[in-house]
Amino acid sequence: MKSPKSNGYVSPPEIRSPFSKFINDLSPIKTSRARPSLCTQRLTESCFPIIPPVFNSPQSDTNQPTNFLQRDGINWSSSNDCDHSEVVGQYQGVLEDETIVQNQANDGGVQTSLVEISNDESLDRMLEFSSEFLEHQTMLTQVLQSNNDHVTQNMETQQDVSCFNQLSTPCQQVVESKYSSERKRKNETYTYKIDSCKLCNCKRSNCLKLYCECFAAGIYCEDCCACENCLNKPDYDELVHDSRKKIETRNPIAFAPPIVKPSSDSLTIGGDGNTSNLSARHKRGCKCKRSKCLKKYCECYRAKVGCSDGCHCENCDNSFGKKSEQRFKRVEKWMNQYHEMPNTAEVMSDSINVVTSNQLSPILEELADVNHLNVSTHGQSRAVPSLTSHDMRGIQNNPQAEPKQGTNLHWWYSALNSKQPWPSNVSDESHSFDNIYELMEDGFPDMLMGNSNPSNTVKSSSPNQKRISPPKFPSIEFGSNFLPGLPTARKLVLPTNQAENDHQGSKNDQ
DNA sequence: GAGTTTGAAACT
DNA sequence: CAGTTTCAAACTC
Repeated sequence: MKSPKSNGYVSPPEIRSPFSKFINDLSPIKTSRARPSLCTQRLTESCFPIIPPVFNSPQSDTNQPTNFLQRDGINWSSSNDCDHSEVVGQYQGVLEDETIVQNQANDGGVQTSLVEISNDESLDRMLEFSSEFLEHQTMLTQVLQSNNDHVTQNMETQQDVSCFNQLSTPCQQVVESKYSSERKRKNETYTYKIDSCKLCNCKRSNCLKLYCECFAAGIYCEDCCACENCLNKPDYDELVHDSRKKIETRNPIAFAPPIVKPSSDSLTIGGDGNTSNLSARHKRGCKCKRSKCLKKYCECYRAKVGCSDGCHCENCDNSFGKKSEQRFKRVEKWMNQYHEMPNTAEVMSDSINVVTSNQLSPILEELADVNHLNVSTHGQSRAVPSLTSHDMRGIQNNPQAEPKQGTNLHWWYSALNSKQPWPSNVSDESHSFDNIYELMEDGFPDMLMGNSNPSNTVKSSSPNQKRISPPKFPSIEFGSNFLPGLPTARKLVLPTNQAENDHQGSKNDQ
């Protein structure tokens, strides 16, 4: 983890949404009664990975010095300092001191604001959280161990640091929170140590371009870097800032966390036994051609995440998840979640009647295609393992008919087309869901996302392209950017500046 | 450690 | 926006 110096670095804000309270209410373990050391059984939102703000690029405010981090002296705590119970305990301390986090955010580092989010996304989010509730205990234990190892390795290389930065696991927050909290209390400069100190190796970029790993990571180069003619130093702060600004002009998310984790998916084990985040993915995607996404040339592989549909790689064989697998896995997971949430299904069950069979067929074909299934959307074979041809026939022949409860596609239909006001306890919470548009975009075939029409395309990889619509949710209000009947209102939590700009731009578009 | 390969970033 | 060049890391020998 890079050491934020006292000059403006702000950790991603920890946002406790109303939804976390909702989830909390579901938890049989009450926060107030749980011992800190039992954090793994708690269901505070903070125990879930908090999505690092995708657009949390350090602010390019001329009134504010660059947010580059100073690496002075660097002393990570010993491994003993990071034993699980202690970390968790400290984490609790941080959680209960939310004002610190929020004040930090309000100081200009990272601010958030609300934009719209749709109720179908809300359902996705709810499903995500619900299933994660069941699996989170195991996951968190794994992650705690995993990140504990990370910290105790003393950050042997810069890459370790980068990797640590990029990971967005609950434990990362644990560690980050702990150290930032301690630092704040003691009013200490954030320091850490890198034993093997050969960071960047730049020769011609002056370490002022993204080629430079230090620069790209938002930190100054150190003496121990092997770079030549380095200008990425506090002495050249202005140059650094200008260069940064220039790059951000070209690509607003250039300095955003490279790994986007749209939801707190559980860890999964890749083909080579590596653990990775199923849903985490590279903000931009890779374009590998020859490496098959199996070497560190591949940014996705390097970050230990699977390739996604946002990647333009060829012959993808990423052991953390191939490009075509991710979408199917996510759909499959949704379907499983549907089975586990009959109440939700009931809530939604009245609202099936929208997607036509013509619209559906390509979806099923695509789903099958990504999983190399031979699918006939005319009911001859199965689109996905859990969808029977009978189900499909029923749906296709009579899209207005309500499939029997438990039919996976039923849920999908319903989620897509719900015109029902949400139950109060759901709709109330849905205002605060953040960063889940990616999940939706990934999980739903493009045509359902309106992506088949280029003019409607909104890529999650760009902060300037967030979907925003009138603040009508949860009332019945349907936009036109998606399929007829698809609600489009959505709320996203985004850094203020960009959100405002984008929102403004969106208004102008409308 | 030198040379090659690779893919992102930058440039045109 | 596509094609090309530059760059530095990853990889190979």
